[in-house]
Amino acid sequence: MALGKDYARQQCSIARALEVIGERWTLLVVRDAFYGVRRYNDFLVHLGIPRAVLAARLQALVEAGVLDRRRYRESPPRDEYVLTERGLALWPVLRSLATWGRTEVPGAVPLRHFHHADCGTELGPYGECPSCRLPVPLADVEMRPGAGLDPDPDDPVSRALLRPRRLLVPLEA
Amino acid sequence: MALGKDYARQQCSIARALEVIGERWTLLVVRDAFYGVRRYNDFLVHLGIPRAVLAARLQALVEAGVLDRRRYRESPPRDEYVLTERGLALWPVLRSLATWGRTEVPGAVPLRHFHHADCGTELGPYGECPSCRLPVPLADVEMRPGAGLDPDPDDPVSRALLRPRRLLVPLEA
DNA sequence: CCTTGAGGTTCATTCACCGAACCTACAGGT
DNA sequence: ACCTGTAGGTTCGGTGAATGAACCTCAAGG
Repeated sequence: MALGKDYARQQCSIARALEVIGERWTLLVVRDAFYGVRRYNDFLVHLGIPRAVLAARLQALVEAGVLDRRRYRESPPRDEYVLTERGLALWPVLRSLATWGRTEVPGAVPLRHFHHADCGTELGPYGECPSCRLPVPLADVEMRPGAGLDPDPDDPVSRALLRPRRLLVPLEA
Repeated sequence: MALGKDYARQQCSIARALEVIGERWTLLVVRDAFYGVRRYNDFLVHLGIPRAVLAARLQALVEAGVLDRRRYRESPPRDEYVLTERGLALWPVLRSLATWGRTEVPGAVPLRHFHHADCGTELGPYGECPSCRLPVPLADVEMRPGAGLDPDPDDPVSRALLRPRRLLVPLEA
């Protein structure tokens, strides 16, 4: 959201949350992390975000404890960014935002659907499985492309995300 | 969030939602609307937002169909801003953000609690009433102040919001 | 030795946010 | 008739963040 991020006067949990994830691009970075994006360059091409902004956002998210930065290769040193427990707890926020964007923004075509991988049922309004009647753990959520998605995107990350995949599974796997 | 709001390249319901409510201050305006704030001046003193920004946000939210502007007095003409159906549908977003801000942002003290007005039970993680086992309609949600709230704030709007109140009930009522 | 790719940093420009001041219209008091 | 206060804005100059392009480093591959 938005920025210059001091909502200091606000006595409000929502304002506290927005200080961490309210800046422009931040929630889209987190969304990509749920989709399995982990590397700087993959975020870069998929989001079309300026490099400097991406570096700033990743650093801020690591400092806030939402992402964990970890070395996956020495020489040359390469790091990946993975959601922490605190980051995973943002799933309800993203899910409810996606629901609102799909149902309440005029002219929106369904772009991605979320299903219970075990039984294939599309998730209900609270992220539960309506047929199993249980909340679905994140690792059992499968993302499936919807009708509105560009079938032949330019960048390889978008192409990888065209196939049904479980959340959190790294892209290169 | 933050903005300059064109996430045009993003094929994503979340990005669509953020184009509407992702700018800085926007979600706090919507939050206040849920608390019963309806008038320009009440938003102004409660949020501490620059006047020009408030005017721009209110206008954008009206154009997006989130708020409805309606005349409540002629001469001098005075308008109030009320949530539409589309705006009310943002409640899950705000609730999940508040939950995350309270439980995952370090050092946060509970500031406001949400209860089922009929039975007094605090709402569960999905906005349901754990004892009645039913989703609670918005009009039956009661906001109660928590321990971390300043007991003697400066502005009259914050003072009015110190008392337990149902959501959506206008401040002056 | 040259090229490529990953992961950044630096820089100038643009744009949004900020706070303060100003404007209009009406109501009430003297 | 005049002053004051309130509601709801608009306008303005200054600041700081976002943007896109260019540049840098290290290592691997040919």
